Amino acid sequence: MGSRPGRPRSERARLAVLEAARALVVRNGGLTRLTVEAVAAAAGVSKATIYRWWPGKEALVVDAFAAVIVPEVIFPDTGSLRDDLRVQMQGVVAVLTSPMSGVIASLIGASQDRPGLATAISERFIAGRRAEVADALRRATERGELRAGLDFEAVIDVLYGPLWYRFLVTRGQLDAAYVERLLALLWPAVATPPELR
Amino acid sequence: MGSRPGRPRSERARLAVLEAARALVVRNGGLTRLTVEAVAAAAGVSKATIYRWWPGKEALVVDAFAAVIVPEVIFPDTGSLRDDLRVQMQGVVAVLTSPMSGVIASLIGASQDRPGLATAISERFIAGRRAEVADALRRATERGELRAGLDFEAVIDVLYGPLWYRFLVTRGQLDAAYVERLLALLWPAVATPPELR
Amino acid sequence: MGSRPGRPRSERARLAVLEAARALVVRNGGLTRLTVEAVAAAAGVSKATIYRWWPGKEALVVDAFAAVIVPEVIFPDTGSLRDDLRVQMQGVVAVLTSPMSGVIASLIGASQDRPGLATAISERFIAGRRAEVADALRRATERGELRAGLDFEAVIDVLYGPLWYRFLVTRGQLDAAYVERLLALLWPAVATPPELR
Amino acid sequence: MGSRPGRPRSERARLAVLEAARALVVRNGGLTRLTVEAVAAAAGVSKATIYRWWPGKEALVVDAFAAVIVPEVIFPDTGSLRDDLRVQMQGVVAVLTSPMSGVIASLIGASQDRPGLATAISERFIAGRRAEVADALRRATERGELRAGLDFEAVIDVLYGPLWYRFLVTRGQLDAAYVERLLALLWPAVATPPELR
DNA sequence: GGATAATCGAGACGGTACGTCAAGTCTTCTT
DNA sequence: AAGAAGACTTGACGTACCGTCTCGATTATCC
Repeated sequence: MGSRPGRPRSERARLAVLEAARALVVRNGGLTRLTVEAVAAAAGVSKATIYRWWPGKEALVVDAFAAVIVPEVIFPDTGSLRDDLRVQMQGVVAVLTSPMSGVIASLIGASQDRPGLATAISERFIAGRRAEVADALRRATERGELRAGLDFEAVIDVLYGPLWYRFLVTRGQLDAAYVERLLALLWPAVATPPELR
Repeated sequence: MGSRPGRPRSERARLAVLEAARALVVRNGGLTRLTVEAVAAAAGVSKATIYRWWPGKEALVVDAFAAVIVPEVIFPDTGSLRDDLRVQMQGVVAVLTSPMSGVIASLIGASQDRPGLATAISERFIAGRRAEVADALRRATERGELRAGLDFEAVIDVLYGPLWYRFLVTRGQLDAAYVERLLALLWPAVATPPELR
Repeated sequence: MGSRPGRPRSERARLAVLEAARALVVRNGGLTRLTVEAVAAAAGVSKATIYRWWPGKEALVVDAFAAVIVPEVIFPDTGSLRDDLRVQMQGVVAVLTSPMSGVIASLIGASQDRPGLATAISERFIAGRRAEVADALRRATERGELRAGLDFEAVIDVLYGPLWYRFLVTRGQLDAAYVERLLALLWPAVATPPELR
Repeated sequence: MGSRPGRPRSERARLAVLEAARALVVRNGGLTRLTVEAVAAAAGVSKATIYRWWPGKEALVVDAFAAVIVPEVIFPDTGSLRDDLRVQMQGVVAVLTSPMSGVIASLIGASQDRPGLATAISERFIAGRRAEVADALRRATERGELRAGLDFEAVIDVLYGPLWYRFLVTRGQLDAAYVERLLALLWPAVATPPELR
């Protein structure tokens, strides 16, 4: 019951491919030097099997990292939004400076050419995190920590945009101190002014 | 004097290559589908000639666009920083939503695994604009429009980061209204507080 | 009795496969472009079923045509060997210029590096006909129509070899007139000389 | 002068490819198991180079053998047509039973599917030899060795057809004795009758 | 003004990877 | 058992660009 006719997809093969893709893309530090052929060889799987399930190496790598990166950054809820944001942003910084940084940059890079890839990345890596932050902003507003009537979209962009901008465009230093500088600069724009406290 | 022996470089060829590269990269909407072979053919030039003068198609495209994009966004100086920023940021938005957007995204993308390309882009497209903004911030501080002691680096990141973040990562709407929302949100964080006026 | 345990072989499947193979091989005009996959699909049968009963597409096609070609050429027995040969050779010519010609050529072609296929073709399409001709030669010798002591093997080769040679090698015209020319040329070599009549 | 622009074709590569193709096709005993990839590897040449100059492995092999097979069988001219034919036909038999026999069969086989290949084989391997035989028949007719008014086309077919028929279709024994049997059988049909001598 | 030198066009070359295709095998559920 | 469905390994296909190279033909400066 419940099972379709025909030989079922090999779970062994699926996992071996994802694992091989992950290992190889990190070792090569980017998508460009990653070849489907190498992934197939490393996974002990035929190229045709990879192409049956993934349209190309980009989609494959998105899949391979989805399960790994996402859980890495969790949003805390300590009661202080500023503390929570600091932790969360430092988590993002940690990912963007980890060995995976090359892969992430490379994926974002490749997505500039490939609408489908851009959508996949947005949905699987970005949207979830943004929703979490929006929730936290909502809670903090209810607590009175933030001004009422803030433009949450803009707030999130203003917090995380600079991190990605440094990462992708200016290639400047990304570290805890930078997060601190951003929060220090931005806090007056979002926090409830002291005189209203 | 100053000229070496041998046949001099053909200016005709140089310009034809740059023009062909520009046209083709726009037509293809990205670097991936641009081939050096096609550029050579379109320019009526041999592939070897291209490789003699540029290390690869990325450097070629950077060259091809340097002369075009840079002058497009000029920083005004009206006496009101907020107005000047609005104009300037809208200029950036205009470029990022123009037909060249694909090329820009593609170049940033390609730079993610080519350090040399990243440097070139930074120097030729980004650094100059950031310096202009820093100057404007300095002038505005002197005029008393901005608080004293601001972290200019962070301020610039917070202004422009969100634009690039939307452009490259979230692929959200980029328009004049968005610039307005950003400025509205950020202004309290940078402007001299009314009570000190 | 006589029946083994388990589900019996599906006659429906067997016939559907043979019919599909025949139709497809004619449509494609040769073995090369015929795929087992297409036969399976056209027959509404799984590929594994085909491979269970036939070792490959060549054997399958031999089977598919055995029942069709063989009965097409029947050797008459009118009392005049020359007339009988004329009819029979024209029958061969008809087959070799029919829509099936591509298949026949293709099978002979494929047999050139598949000993098993060569044997199968020889046994199922060639040997029977040669035996019939040998019988006719024997009868004609008894009747005194042919010289005594002829090398039957060589006679048959000399009659039919040219037809296949034209068909496979020189690709010359094959028609009734050619049969006539051959018989006219060869008759003095095999017929009883007039002075002995 | 006389040379076209551009890097000239590498004679080294051309010869290496032909030689590698020849060696490999003999080692594999047929076209089916010959791969362009293997030829490229053995010749120290890139696959693209092969595909630039030959449309496929069949054409390549025709080229590779053209220079080798053709000169192997030369038509003598001793004054006795029957002797000359015996030598020539035994030469053909020698080729068809040499290590190259697999290749020849394989080429003829492959040509059954590929009109272009058939034409190439006809022109490069067959037509020349047939012309030589026709010349010899003409000379013998002038000498009075052959009857006047013979159908040369048919004579040639009747002489050589059986050899190819045995080789390709019935796979019977091919040797000097067989040539003798054919000539013995056919001679009365073509030679000037003794009473006219 | 003849040697020297760099550049240009054309285009062949070795290489790497692509994405596709068919062959033939294997695994599962169904008949 | 046998069959339908369909996933799988294998191996080669023919193509596309890459970046390099070898030519002959130009076009300059230098001696």
